[in-house]
Amino acid sequence: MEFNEKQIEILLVAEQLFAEEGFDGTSVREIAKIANINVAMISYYFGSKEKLLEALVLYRISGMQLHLESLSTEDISPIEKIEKLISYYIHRINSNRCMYQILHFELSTTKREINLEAFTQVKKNNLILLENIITEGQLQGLFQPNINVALIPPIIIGTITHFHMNKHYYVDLLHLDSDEKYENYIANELTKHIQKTIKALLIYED
Amino acid sequence: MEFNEKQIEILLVAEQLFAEEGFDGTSVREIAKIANINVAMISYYFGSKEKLLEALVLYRISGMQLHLESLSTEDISPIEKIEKLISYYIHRINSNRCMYQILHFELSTTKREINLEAFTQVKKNNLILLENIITEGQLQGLFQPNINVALIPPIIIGTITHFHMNKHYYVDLLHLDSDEKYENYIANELTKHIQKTIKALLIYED
DNA sequence: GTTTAATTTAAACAATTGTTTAATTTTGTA
DNA sequence: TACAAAATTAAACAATTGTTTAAATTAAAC
Repeated sequence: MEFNEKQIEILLVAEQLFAEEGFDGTSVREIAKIANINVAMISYYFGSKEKLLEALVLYRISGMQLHLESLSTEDISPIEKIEKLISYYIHRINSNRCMYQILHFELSTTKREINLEAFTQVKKNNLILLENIITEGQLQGLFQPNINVALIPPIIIGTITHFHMNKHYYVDLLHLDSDEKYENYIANELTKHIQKTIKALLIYED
Repeated sequence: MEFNEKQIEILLVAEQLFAEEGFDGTSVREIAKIANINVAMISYYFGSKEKLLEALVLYRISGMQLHLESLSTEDISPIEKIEKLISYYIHRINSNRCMYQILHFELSTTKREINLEAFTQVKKNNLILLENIITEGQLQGLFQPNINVALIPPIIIGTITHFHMNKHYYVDLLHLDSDEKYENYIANELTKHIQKTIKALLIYED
């Protein structure tokens, strides 16, 4: 599926609004106004508001796949691979912040039934990547054998998204009184914290 | 603020619907129908739909405070205290699942400005409880000194909520083909996983 | 038992919703 | 230039939204 410039402009405006005010909290007229187009254009290009959402998800989902095929063959230790994977993972979540926000709501609402099969596939692929690295570490005797790999991504994604969702609270608590400080905190402290946590879990003897 | 039986009935119906379909995705007529009352009763009792949400948050927020004052004085090791705290924490999140769902959206939407000061206060109190236990463990030389305590609740809450949000995915991935299995998995495997993770983080030498 | 207040109701209100229509303008092609 | 297709528009559509009204019913107080 390919979109022209005008369609992409609509998708980007819709993405921000859906993330900020929710799908049901956003009107097509609001989207049209900000995107500087006529309301009818949304139906004209996408068919309906709901199909616009579907198109948006499809448009973004491919960008959520981790492109780390090279990582498997790199000549670094499994620990370094885990560190690289996590920082890349976090960066990927951050740059898809709006879409994650939208998906989190859509995943748990019973209102709509948009097809999220592609999203599931991305998650499964990313999980295999993680499994491979951990198995490698286990074979080298670096990681513990009894690791529930499926529960590691929830730690990473969950922590990041929870941090974002409670931005106001953490900005206050950690004195991150500018957007720059907030972004830096995620890129440094929070990333290190998660890396350290996962490493600890992999190495820690129960 | 106290509510009569009828008001509480409305609050409970609203809570479930707000969680399932979002605030904007739920109409007052839908609430009224399920709660078996006339639409006008919502305005009559709460003033407006938005004030109903505020009342609901207020009604639930007190139940989110951890009641673990006794934990500090109990004669068990800091490690056991952490384990107890986490399982209690998870149980608390689980029994307030709907409210967490609602809050997560309300915290990040720019649409409404409902007062969440009480929620912030609960989180701060819970954080102090955690800090005390960790300090105790550090004094006993059980825990590492360089722990970013503020980033531990995000791991716990984030992991649980992410698991809930992606219920479909994990039900499929982990073959949790009944509600009972799902609940048991959270109460056992997931809880142990999070306990293990936090313990590892506290003990792990960087 | 009468009066007052609280509760409950159906109907009406205006505003907003997503979508469609039919006319107009712009663009691309021969 | 002439024609056809695509893009864009304003207006209209019916449905739904949250809220209010004013009347009717119930409960409580004296």
